[in-house]
Amino acid sequence: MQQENNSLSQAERTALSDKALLDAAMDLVLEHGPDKTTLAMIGETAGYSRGLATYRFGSKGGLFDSLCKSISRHWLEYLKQGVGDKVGIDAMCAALDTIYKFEQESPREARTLEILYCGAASPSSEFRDTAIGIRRRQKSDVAEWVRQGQEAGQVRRDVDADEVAGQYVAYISGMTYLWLMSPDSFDFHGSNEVMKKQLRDSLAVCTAASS
Amino acid sequence: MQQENNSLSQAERTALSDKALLDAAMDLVLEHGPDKTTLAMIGETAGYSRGLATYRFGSKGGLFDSLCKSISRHWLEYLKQGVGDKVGIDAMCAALDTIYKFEQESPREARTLEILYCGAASPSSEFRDTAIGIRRRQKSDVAEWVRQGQEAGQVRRDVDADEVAGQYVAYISGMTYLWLMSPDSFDFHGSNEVMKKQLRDSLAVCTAASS
DNA sequence: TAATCACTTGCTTGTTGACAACAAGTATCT
DNA sequence: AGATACTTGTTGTCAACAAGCAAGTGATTA
Repeated sequence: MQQENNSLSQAERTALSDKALLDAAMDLVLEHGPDKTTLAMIGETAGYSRGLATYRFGSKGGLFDSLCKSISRHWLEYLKQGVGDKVGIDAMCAALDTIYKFEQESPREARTLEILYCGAASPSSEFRDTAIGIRRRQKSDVAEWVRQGQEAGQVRRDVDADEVAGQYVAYISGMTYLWLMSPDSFDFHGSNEVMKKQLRDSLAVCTAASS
Repeated sequence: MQQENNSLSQAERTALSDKALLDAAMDLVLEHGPDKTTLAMIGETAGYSRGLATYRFGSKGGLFDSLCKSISRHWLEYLKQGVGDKVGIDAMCAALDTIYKFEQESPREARTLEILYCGAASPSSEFRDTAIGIRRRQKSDVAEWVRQGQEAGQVRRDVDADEVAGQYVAYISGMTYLWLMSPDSFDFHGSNEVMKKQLRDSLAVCTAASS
């Protein structure tokens, strides 16, 4: 419990090196991709030895799983704050705005997360289940928004909440994928605006089809 | 030009071994993922030596690029046949049906292609450009369908063809991704039916909003 | 037509350097 | 002194390359 000036507690040391390792891993993944990023590179870029990354995370897959979870935590926190207590169409639109904002404010995290999720498609991926779980949760959250929107009288009763959630999550997955593949030529913001308009058109109770 | 019974011309030999290699690669990718598939495994599974895959395709990335292009060719041919000379909403719906059919009839190819495309998200991917190009072409094809549908009086004039194409391609990308991640829990067919309904609702000229 | 010879091409085996993973050690905290 | 953060030594695997072998090819000659 008694610490000198520049000496840290064990817990602080691990927290520090953990953060440094994950941060270095993120940069390296962004530059070279997960395949061509080596554990030695990660350790040394973080200012430690070539062996620390393996020691701390057990394996390359373990490290990327931790990185994935770490960014996901941050992202889910950010999303929760962005959506607030909105429900129905408002929540779905707010989520789209929040995704865009997150990728503007934290492009490194957003991009890395996308890259890792794509890598999770491989049968060998150690964090396949992590990725699946997050998508599943995303979908059930959206379905819940729709149901609450229906109860609040904002969303049409005749739409199936799960169907809508499925379409919505598919759109988000595809949109982020396309953005990841060609960030320059894909109009993220415009695409989201179109989507928001479409959500209102197809889900809102009052279909007074004007304009 | 003169060949004996069981001896093959050089061209035939390469064609044969090429096919065997790509086929073996497909099986191995499906089972272990691209990362844990080794070039030696591919060569030996195909019935040749451990070195052939490297010799023929230059590198691991080169092999997967070839595999990607090979399946893509097949898929695009299949798609063209499925869509025929339809345009507008009909073409878009037919394309959705064709995707579903392709994945029912050729699950190995479909799955492998998806896995490879996801891997292309990595900055180190050697066939990143291949994947980007195909998506881009997909999008411009769809935009063309929409424009032709507008000229034919089937699609509303006030929708932007490029915007619609963007949404459509995003949906397809996301849907195939979700299907790849959890083939069992994702209702591919149902999702497509919903999408087709939505396409008609939002694009058809006569919005007589009945039923 | 048939035999031979120079050359090309398909394929295999030998080797090297890089890397993940593990084991055994050192330094720092408690 | 014991535990914990971290480093260094080592091994087996793999991609990539290089050198070699064997089978195919086409031209020349008789």
